[in-house]
Amino acid sequence: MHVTRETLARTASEIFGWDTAREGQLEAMTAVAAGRDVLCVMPTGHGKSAVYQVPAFALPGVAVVISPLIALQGDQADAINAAAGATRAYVLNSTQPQSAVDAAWAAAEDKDEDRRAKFLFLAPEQLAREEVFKRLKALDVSILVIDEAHCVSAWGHDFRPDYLQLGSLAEALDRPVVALTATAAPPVRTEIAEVLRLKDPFLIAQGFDRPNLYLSVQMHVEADDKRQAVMESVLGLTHPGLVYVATRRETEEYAEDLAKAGLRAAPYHSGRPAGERKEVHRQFLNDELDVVVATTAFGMGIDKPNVRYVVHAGIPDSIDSYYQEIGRGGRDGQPAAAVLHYRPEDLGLRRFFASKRADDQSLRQLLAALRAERGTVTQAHLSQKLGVSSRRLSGLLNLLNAAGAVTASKKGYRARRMAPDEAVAAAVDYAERRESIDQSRVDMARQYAETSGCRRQFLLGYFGEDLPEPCGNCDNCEKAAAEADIPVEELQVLAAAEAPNLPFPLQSTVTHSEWGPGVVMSYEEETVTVLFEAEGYKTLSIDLVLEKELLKPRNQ
DNA sequence: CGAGGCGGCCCTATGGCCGCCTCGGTGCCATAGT
Repeated sequence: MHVTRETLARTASEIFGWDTAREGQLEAMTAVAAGRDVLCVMPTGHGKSAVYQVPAFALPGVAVVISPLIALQGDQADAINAAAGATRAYVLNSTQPQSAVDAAWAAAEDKDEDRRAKFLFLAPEQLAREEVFKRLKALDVSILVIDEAHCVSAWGHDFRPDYLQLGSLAEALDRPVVALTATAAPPVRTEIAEVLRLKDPFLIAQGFDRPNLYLSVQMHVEADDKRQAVMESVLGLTHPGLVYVATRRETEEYAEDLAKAGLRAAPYHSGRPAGERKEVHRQFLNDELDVVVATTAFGMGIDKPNVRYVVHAGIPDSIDSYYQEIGRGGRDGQPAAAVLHYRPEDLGLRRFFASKRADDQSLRQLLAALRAERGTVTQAHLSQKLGVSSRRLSGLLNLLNAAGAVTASKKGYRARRMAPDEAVAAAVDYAERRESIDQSRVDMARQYAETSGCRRQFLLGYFGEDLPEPCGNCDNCEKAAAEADIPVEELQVLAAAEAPNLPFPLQSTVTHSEWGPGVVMSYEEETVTVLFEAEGYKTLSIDLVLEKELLKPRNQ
């Protein structure tokens, strides 16, 4: 069936009341409707969901939407049903009573096109269940949508391994795949496309710059001084706002201190009971709170326009996370502040989380146990037999899988013919590569905190966008203007006059004799940062690179 | 990697300090027990 741009525009207006599609949005929708795989990187509030929802309404069949959080699935389905004025979207998850599950399937399998479900929301863990997949495969599926697709790279490798199964499941389902995310640097985009096995995807990436966010960093030596400075920044800003901290304990401590100082403050982390989390969420959206102090658990699916600040009491694990978190400020386009309180010691926790150490011995043990079994075994069985927690076990299994030493199927795992030494070495190697990439991401966050250049240029450069002149809306631009004794507006003129001669263009591919191919990400005063495929981010001295000819342009 | 809790130590007793140990983030799902 052929769906024209006009049909899409009409569907957008009839069902959602959208009269004008943003630049690029209609192109992406047209690609989806034409059955092409699509990767869409767009900030929240930019009409990202329209990219799949409008074509899904226009196409026959059910759109299967993979969404990471059960709470989010419910909200998304409710929003569609409200817009359509009828129940066309259903969710499928473990918290539902059997009757609701039956109703969702009945709607999806309904023969009457007008009553049939248009959307089915589920988590990757559901899709990976054999009976669920079989039943979906028998349906008339229009498109497979992977929402919040950065979870593939952020969570797939250890935390929620079923994210890594999506590629083979998508292939087995054999329908067009639409992957959507708000934040993904170029290497993350590549990884998403690879893991999901997208075929020649149509890429749309736009709307990265958020000029109304004022960016600043405050450096601290003592823990107590930092704590006091965080309190002062929050108390000095216009509410409502968000404070991100590293641990659950800190959410409670800061929330209590802020409440004592007279603010309506609440802590938020995944250890709080579901009902309380929901209530904090609701109060924040309704302006009944001045500030929420949260771990990374808070944020996905929150679209509140008037958040006036996002203060970080500690450095995040990557620029990807940082940009996503500060991106929750100033969605209404009005000024908002992004303040990072940085203490080098805080990197310790991030490095700890990034460490993936896989010890030789447990890998060997697991492999031996697998080989002792005839045929396929489930993870639960292995976990019991070896006395290893399932969390740790799935990490090890993933490593062996990546090393090609085991095959994973919906029924479980089985060992492949491969010398154990070779298998373990390959798994350890894989773990080390992942770790060095994750550690290098932490290092890029550190560089952001420590840069003396324009912070926005640094951030946008990380996402592959070139901001030719300093932004004039960050602490470093203000400092530079003050030192040169000129108004901030004149910085750009100054920068243009002093533009350095860059030896390799931004985003160009280069080769290093030891580290192999990489992409030029950014320049600082005397250094260049390159993202190497196998090693992650590396920062080199420009002088040394030129003198020793460390980097060679590729394809020449 | 770093913070914080805990026990032991000093020996007049108290509280302060040392060293050791543990813990730290994100969420599906299944299963057991009320």
